[in-house]
Amino acid sequence: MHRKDTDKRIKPFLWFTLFELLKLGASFGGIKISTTELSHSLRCSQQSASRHLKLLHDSGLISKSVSSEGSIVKITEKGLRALNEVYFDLGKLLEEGEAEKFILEGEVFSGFFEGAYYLCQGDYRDQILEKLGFDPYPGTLNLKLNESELEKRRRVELMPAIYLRGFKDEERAFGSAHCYPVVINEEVEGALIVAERTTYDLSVMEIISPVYLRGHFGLEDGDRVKVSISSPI
Amino acid sequence: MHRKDTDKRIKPFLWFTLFELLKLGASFGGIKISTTELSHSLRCSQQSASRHLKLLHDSGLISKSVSSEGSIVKITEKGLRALNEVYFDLGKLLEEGEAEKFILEGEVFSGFFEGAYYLCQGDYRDQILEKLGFDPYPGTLNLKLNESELEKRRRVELMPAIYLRGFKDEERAFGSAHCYPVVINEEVEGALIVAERTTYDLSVMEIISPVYLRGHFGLEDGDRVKVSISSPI
DNA sequence: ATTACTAGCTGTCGAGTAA
DNA sequence: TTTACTCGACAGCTAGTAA
Repeated sequence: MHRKDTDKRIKPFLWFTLFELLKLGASFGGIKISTTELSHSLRCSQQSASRHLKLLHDSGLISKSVSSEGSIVKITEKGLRALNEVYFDLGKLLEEGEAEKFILEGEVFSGFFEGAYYLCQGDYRDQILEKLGFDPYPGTLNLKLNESELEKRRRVELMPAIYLRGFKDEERAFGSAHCYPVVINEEVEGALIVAERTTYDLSVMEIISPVYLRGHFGLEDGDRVKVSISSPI
Repeated sequence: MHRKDTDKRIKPFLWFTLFELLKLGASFGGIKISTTELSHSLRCSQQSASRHLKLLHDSGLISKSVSSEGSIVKITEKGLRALNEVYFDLGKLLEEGEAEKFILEGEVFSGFFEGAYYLCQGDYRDQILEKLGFDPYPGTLNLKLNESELEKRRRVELMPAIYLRGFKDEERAFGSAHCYPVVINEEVEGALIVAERTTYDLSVMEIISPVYLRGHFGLEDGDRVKVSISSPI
């Protein structure tokens, strides 16, 4: 276990006690609270509340002065920082996830995926019908992503995918692929399909769908298309 | 102990594991992660990571599918609510009146920070170049905040800061400092620099920038200057 | 009334290891 | 490689009680 002394994290149960103190108003001038009252808020024993306060004090996260009629507790600068840090991270992660979810925007360009015909004729077609639930139009819509979308595109690769196994007919063999259900322009269902090559260009996305997307949306090269990706789980 | 079955709270250590999963990107479509990888993020054993995932799953906070090459983990709706609840409460409590975000307005006054010369000559200069990305003009712009701005100023202290370590030359030692990237008068980039003293006057802000700000804006003592503070994250 | 100690219980941890 | 079990060790818990 590689444990650095430099990154001593606050223990979860202490962080939550600190959070509870914040809720009780210990941020500004401090509050007068007995360990019994605190124990009710925390749903624990009076003894645990007392110990938590002591541990928080020892870590410099609160200041306190005790008397026979209760304690006065105030969250210190360091304590507020510990709370704020979590708030910051949560904000980044929750807010972003909420707003843009997994929407990628790309530019239509003329495709070169020579497998389009086979994709929708051969064994692939049956697999797509079975695993994605639609009969694919025999062709893919090709989208080019710009630099700023690539990070999100990379994260898509981490999502669990639906696997399409390869096959071969009498002429040649076709590799396997994986795909992700998507919604195109917030309207038409389809899938992002990624051929299983050893290397491939992440900035290109190939989309299949039961409908002819260029026709349906009247798309021409250079038009921008939104693709919302969801997980099959 | 009066413990109602109705308010089973999520255990702190599980909440933090869920939080870690969020950081790792398990919110949108799920991530593929092994318990060993997760244990490194959590700084705990592989066994604990495995147990945590199981407990989170049993509580309905995540969905997971395991295979012999890792787990696919996705935070559920319920899990996101558990995270969001904390975020919401923290927001209410930490953001008391954050209408104007982090724009502080101060009045120019003649400085007294004798370290200005060293700040931009010694080891500090290299650190600023590296960590803030500009070569500082050798001098600081000093701003005095009025009473009404002080609460906001205090909140700035809670933001994650860039750390500048202290150094010493043959004559004397200079303490460390922390700083925050800012934009001055919505135009020029710079940084708020706060010396690491045991006590200091929060109503005074020292601003550094690649340009001579008094010259650039034609500032004289008493003029008002806007400073927009952002987080380095 | 308080806080907080000691003692003993319970639950979490991690090494070893099976599948 | 994985995940996840058992089990000994100990951290964190509560009850009792002192100050």
